[in-house]
Amino acid sequence: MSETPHRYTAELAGQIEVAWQDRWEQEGTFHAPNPSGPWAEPDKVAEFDNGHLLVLDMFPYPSGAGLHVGHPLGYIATDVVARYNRMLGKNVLHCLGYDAFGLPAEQYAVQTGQHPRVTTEANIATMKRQLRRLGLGHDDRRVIETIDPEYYRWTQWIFLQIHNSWYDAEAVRADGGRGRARPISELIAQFESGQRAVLSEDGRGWADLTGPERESVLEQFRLAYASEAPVNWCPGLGTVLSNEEVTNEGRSERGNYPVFKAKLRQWMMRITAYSDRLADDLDRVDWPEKVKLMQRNWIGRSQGARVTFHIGEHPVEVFTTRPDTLFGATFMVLSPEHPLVAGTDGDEAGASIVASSWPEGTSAAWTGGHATPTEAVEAYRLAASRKSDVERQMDAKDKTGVFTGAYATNPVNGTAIPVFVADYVLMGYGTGAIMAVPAGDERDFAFAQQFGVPIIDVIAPADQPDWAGSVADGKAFTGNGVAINSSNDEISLDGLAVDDAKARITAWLAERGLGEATVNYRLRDWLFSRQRYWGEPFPIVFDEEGTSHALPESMLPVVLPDVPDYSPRTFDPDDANTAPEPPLGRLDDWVNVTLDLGDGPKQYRRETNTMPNWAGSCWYYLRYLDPENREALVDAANEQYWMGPRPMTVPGAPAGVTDPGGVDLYVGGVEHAVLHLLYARFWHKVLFDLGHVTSEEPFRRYFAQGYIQAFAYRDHRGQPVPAAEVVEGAPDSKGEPTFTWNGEPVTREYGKIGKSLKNVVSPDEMYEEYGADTFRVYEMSMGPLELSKPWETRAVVGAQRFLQRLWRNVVDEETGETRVVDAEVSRELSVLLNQTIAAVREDFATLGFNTAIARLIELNNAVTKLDVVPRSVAEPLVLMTAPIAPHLAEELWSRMGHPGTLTHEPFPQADPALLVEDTVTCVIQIKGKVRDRMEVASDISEDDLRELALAREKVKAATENGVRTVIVRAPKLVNVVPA
RNA sequence: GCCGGGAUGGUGGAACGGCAGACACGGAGCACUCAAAAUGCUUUGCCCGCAAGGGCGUGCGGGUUCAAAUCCCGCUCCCGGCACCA
Repeated sequence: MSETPHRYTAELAGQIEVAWQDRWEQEGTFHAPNPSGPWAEPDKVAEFDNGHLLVLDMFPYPSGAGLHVGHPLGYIATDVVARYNRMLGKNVLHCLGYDAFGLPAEQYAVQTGQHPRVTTEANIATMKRQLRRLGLGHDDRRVIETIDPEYYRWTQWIFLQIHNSWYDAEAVRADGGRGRARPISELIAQFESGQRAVLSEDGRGWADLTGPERESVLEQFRLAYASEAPVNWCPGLGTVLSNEEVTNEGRSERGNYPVFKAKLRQWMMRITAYSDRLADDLDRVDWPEKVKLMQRNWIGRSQGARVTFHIGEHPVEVFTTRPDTLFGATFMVLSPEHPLVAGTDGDEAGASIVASSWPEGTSAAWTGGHATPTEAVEAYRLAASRKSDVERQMDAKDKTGVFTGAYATNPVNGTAIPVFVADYVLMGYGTGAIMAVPAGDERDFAFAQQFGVPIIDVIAPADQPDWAGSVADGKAFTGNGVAINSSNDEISLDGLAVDDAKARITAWLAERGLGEATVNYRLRDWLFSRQRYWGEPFPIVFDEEGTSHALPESMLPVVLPDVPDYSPRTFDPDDANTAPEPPLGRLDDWVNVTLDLGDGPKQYRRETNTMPNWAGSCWYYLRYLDPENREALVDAANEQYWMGPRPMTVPGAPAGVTDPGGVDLYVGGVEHAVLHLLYARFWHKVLFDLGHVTSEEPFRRYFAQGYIQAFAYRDHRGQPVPAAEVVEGAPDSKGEPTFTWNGEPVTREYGKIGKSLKNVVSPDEMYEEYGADTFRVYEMSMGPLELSKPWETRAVVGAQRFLQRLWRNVVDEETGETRVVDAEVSRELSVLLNQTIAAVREDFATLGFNTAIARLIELNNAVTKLDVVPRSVAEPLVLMTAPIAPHLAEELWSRMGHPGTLTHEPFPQADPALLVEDTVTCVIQIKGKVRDRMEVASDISEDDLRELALAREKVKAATENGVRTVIVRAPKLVNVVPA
């Protein structure tokens, strides 16, 4: 029999942990009361005297592989924050649900025939078990799953809201800004009353349009609309991909199949209507600057002008950010996909500007060796379409292109400038056509040099009077300077600075109808259709004429039916001439329905595409607030309570910026910095505009956590070997560590935790070997939350030793008796305790868990050295440890005589009188180098300290030639500078 | 290429412009033990020295300052994001 039967071992930890988890569940310890709705408990809400807090993690996908030790990092961090804030007297809502639609389950279904729901639910069960064992203080009533029809009913409802609204850029918002979503019925009313004219081609008014014609007018306004858009069609997967799902190589991220551009009718989200607000409101949220910057870059707002050039009869619009350089435009470039050159191969031939023969004297370099411009452009377009994006990038330095044989007229000076087709101009940005100013743009400069096009300097550096010009320089001048060579009979920009020149020329162009100031965005509308099975069905049907109709709310949810085969029809990966056929399309009984949509029963066909994964994860945080509500996606009072704007300032924001509301703390990986966070912001703003929520932003504060990575090892063939079985050997001759597996030398690398690298460590192993509390302490002590850091199983023991010492300070290992007594505490220990309280509070508030744990360890180590353990130190120590190691803390708290949970015990407060020691060590520097130390009273005056320091032997010896100056920072430092 | 972030012992990491390396892992030694594990104690940046003590030290090179890991300038390397964005 062991001499220490009551030692805090992994086994004992496990018993304690499971017991407390059961008790928390039974008592509903972490249930957060709602002020309103189905769970209204206003009396309980009123009990919290220090406000409330909403803390969330990013929505997890329940992967089939279960969790590894990297996953819980953020969950533990938010749990610590949540538990800490409960002890501050706040009503804290912390919970977690499952983003359960998704491709892995569908692909598994394709392979095995297993219904994705079965796989997904099994995965959720595993993940729930693993998370429960971690002891997270989640409100377990609020676990939602996106695949639950009662959940996706509201996903579909939001889609209807978006579909049934339009963006009125002129409407005044509550905050005084302009532009908001409005119900489409208000637009229809405007058309009906004639307040807004219909822009029909034949001049007919709204009253004269047929139903389908009206719908096609409305589609141009709806925020969710069907569009015949160029999409990324991947025959190998049988589905259409969003731009983000296509690699730089022009292949599918999943499966690495070729991706082709095809035109398809797809549901789109008009996120571009919100470009300005999405960009501007970044000032109002407390997010990492780098994430704000990523979103700003993604939105890509740039101020500039649209200028109309003419190529013969054809007007061509170009977008430029530098209208001030218009006089330097010596050629024009159209993208290979531009409609004015796209016509050469068929249907739109009439629109082409490509000349039928080369003009007199065309340089051979411009023709690409072809007999006619038509041939040359056709060949170039074909070559460009075959180039992958990566090939285009590799060639980025060598500009390619061909002359179209056509000339455009520069509107400022009437000069005829040659028009080229070149793939460095992209159809997807601006207008797909540029005016090329080689003197002021590096790409245009490279092209001009290569093709021998004239280069005219129009901006000269203001601070270099003897500037020889861009050609002499060998590079374009892109800096700020002064306009030169820029005048015609009516206007001169010469001598103006860039900004003034821009304003002057833009005004001139506008007066003559040649152009106007405009803002361009990189952001494009969001492709929302997927040709997949495992997603939310659209609440949309098509009538016999093919016109789409939104279903009324009363028909929700549109339940996802079972299908015999889960895969979309796939094709020869290289066959571009194919079209998607989603799995739902095979269910004739489901697809063809008779419905009464207000004008009697009629035959309709259902939309067979499904929504993308983003749909369910765009709004889930709202459903957490009121998951049982059948009447609304969230009760208005609940939303306002948890997420509504508050009278507070936004950290780091410009003066006058107001809090937009939102989740108080949102933690998750930075890989979702752009898409998820942008899409969710967009949906939230639509819901705000339509009056469904009071918050203007979904996430008021976002924290980007780092990742836990791990070492992986490969044998001589490059095959990964199980990392857990690798043995570290003696360092080699260079001092680098060596590693072996089964006696064979292996090489080490550092990377993601995953099956493929055979370096997975699961939390289950940690519970088994150390217990959940130790695992929690280790993860939180590894380093700052925002940093990525390597997992090291052998270091976990440090966290275990800390908890064992804490246990031993409270519980006798041999008898199991409590060791804590009511004893006097030395002033020294009191000071340490109070300093620790102050430091831990500050660290918890700033998510500095690693330093908080270091402080707790120091205090605990000090207690370890005592013969008796005073209650007045042990209790606050246990309470402070509780957010990080909650089970151990609860157990010790109860053994110290407290029957209830410590969840809502007040967090210890520091006594300001006990924050300073009686004496401190003063450092004495001579010329900035530490040469001596002395103990002094902590309230010593500067003069006394100076005198004491100057009297020291070492100081006297160093200042034989006199003292130049003495810097005193009482009580900790004196710096003596000898003459 | 552009934008952003970083570089501190053998390792993860601490450090309002004021004692560099808190805390932890690992290493070394000691105690307890028949032994091992566990635990406790001591020690652990590098160099010289028996020691007292001294010198060097926060990626590299400069600067500001009484004082720089921290602020400024110029590099190197690493990580993240974007990428021919007009």
